Amino acid sequence: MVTSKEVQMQDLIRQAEALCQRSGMAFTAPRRRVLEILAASETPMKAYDLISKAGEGGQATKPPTVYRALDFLCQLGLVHRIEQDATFVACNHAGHAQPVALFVCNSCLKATEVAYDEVSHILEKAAAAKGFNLQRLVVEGRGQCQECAMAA
Amino acid sequence: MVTSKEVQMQDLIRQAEALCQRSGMAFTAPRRRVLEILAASETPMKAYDLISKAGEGGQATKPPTVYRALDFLCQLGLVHRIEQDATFVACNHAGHAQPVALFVCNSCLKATEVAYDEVSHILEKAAAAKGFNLQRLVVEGRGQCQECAMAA
DNA sequence: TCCTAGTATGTTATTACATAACACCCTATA
DNA sequence: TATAGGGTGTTATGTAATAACATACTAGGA
Repeated sequence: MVTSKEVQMQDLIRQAEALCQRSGMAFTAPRRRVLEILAASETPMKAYDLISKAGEGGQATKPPTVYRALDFLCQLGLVHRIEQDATFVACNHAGHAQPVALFVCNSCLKATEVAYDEVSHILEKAAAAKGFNLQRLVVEGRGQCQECAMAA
Repeated sequence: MVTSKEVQMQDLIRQAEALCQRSGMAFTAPRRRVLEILAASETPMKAYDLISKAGEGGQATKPPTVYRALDFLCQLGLVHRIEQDATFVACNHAGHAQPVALFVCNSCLKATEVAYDEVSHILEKAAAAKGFNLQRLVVEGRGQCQECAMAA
């Protein structure tokens, strides 16, 4: 059986290859490995879980290798870092350049991604009203997802 | 000369005392000390800078002491944690319970606080549209503040 | 008065998160 | 064929946060 997770992963990998080729960067083994692990995970992962997972299949994998891959993937928008708890999650809408909000369920820990054009405009205006020129925005939430609400 | 920073600090301390009394909690020495240091700082501070600063006036101050004080002050809304870079800043509008966005200048590192009722409603709706019940929200930005824009 | 529950701090040790610095390897191109 | 740029491997270290346990103060009940 081919799960939807697996399909999503194939998509992400292809997206990544395409993005790299377009921008002249290499989609190397460690970058692929990190993206695969994240894409296969149900929930956002901590860096050190990623590191040990990446090291399972033979060769040892050390922190800098994984952090470098994460930086790279974040810049491409294929992975998001959740600042609240220093975790990393593969992006659902791979390749979007737009900002997204990430809502993490307190029960199952899964992340829900939501685009927020409208919100960013408002915040830009609010910032501008105080003379602040907004360049980067982080929007994150915690709460309860639909599945967990049903289950409760 | 009495600076506005000092006035702000006096205000904050009084707010803190009042809040604690109302809720039956103690505004103890380490809590006061941490709040004073943060209120006196121009910019958000890292926890370990706080720790060494707190330890300057005689007695050694260890991480748990400061982290406990920070947790306490954050819960009261007197201090905010900036998730992006793990720093802490005294709250401008002491005692507000409402959510605020924190915009940090990339040049001078000062934080600007902005209330955002409107935004939180929108995000709650956006979350609700995906069945997500939003309980806590983090909104943070980076960019350039007014002063630094003028100077450039 | 003495006990005990609740709140808070002090201290040691450890766990978790992240990066600096340097050696080495590819590969495109001048 | 030299060399510059991009990338990885490795060691070591820096930085952020908490677990676990001992101790102290205070308020209220027996």
